[in-house]
Amino acid sequence: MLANIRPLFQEAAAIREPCTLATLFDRSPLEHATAGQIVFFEGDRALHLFAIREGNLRVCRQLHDGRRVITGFLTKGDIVGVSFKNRYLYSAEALDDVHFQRQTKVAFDQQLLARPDLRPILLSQLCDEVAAAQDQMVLLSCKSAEERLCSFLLAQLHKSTSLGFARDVISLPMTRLDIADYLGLTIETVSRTVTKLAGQGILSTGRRHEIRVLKKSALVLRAGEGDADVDNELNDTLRCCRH
Amino acid sequence: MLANIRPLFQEAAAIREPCTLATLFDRSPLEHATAGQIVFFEGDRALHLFAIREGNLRVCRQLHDGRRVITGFLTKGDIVGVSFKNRYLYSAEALDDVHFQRQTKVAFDQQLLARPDLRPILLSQLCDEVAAAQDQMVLLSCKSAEERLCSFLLAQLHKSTSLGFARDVISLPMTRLDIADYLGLTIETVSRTVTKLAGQGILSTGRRHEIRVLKKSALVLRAGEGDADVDNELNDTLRCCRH
DNA sequence: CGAAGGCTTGATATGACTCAAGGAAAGTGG
DNA sequence: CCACTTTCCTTGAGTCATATCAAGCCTTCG
Repeated sequence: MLANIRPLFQEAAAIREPCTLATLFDRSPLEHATAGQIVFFEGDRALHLFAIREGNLRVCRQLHDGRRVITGFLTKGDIVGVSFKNRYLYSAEALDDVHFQRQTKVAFDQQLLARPDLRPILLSQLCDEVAAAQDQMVLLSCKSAEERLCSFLLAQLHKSTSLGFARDVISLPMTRLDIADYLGLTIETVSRTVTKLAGQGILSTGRRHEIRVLKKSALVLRAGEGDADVDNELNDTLRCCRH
Repeated sequence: MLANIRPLFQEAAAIREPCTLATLFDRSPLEHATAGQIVFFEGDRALHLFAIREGNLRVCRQLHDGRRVITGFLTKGDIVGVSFKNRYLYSAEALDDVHFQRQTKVAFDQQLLARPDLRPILLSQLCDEVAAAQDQMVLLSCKSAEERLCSFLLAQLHKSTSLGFARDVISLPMTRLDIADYLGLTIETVSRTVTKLAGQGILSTGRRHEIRVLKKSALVLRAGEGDADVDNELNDTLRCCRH
């Protein structure tokens, strides 16, 4: 129905992001959410997928009695809502000013049919999600508060640098409570642990949403995994599987 | 190379499991592992996928210092090793006598190309895996020992009945230590909690690898989720997405 | 029958939680 | 620009759930 403008967009997409699922959202209008706004609720009918263009989201699940778990944080470039259930299993809430595009599942699927080159990317992204979830299970199952925090800060440091922050700056768009709910700790424990690491000269805590790393090696050591993982698990993605 | 016998197997497959990924393994020879044997190690080159035909496996990850996490249990019908990394991120170990078939990733992918009808099944299975991992994150993040155990027992009860056990019998092919490592508890806590629930007339503990449920409703209550989930989240899988 | 592995039970320790209060930022309205 | 309010964060004191340590029992199997 929009066939006449399609080629234009495809061309533009081909230039900007030749190999991302996000390209499939290029024709959708840009929407906006401010801090605290909820993009979709756990339990809502899952009709859309969302591509984040700017800003940060938290992905939450609630236990009936109010306990909350944050299962992940999302940024620019990420896609939310991929699922085969017909209701969302989690809520997505804006941490700050978020710009995103949406698309119906049906349209997404149709576009995907037209772009078989994107299929392995979807699969690989799902696999990454499984891998991340398993890492988090390890963290929650058997790491101490300090190990959890250090693991989190390292992951966040990695994200921050790849988003263009200075190499020793961790951007923390979320609050301490969000961090606590992500790490399975209380806000007090998070705060105390940060303070302790700062006291040991490993971190320096300037403004609220930023932490500077002074001794990355110490952080790695305390994360408790021989965190070389991150470097070793070369993302040979897409090498062997082409569906 | 085995082209001559293919039709035979395909026919058999069509009768037995017309719509499962496991069909793709039908031409592979049946292999066998006994309790404790390891099918593949975390860190090994990930060359194969495995379809379980009989028996049970545990899926483990180790922290460098020996702490162990079990991220899941697998049975008859399940497939292990789907991933886009070129090394396994976890080990798979036999809990009892296991019969399985293997297949190279490459062959699996090729067969999948020939069977586009199986693609959405793969996707849906990955989505289920993500969902299960998130449930586990909720469990590990904020449930008490009792809630964890009750959730686990209910899930296991569900599995057991769908495998043909009596409606009130939970089959537990794993040891208490496995359960502990799965739930992020110690073996002592698992044992104490089972004993307590038995003392309250909710369970009855006969032989080692079997628990009988006397009051399922009490179990649901103590699992701490209004566990209606299992029934509500209708698996409308495959309705809207057909890649 | 003896050994080994798996499970239970008890006593004690401890890491993280809870409760409580105060301080620092950020936003609001005059 | 400054008081005011609110939200977020930090710090301290005390408690509790679960871990740890230790011992004994029950099964299974050779």
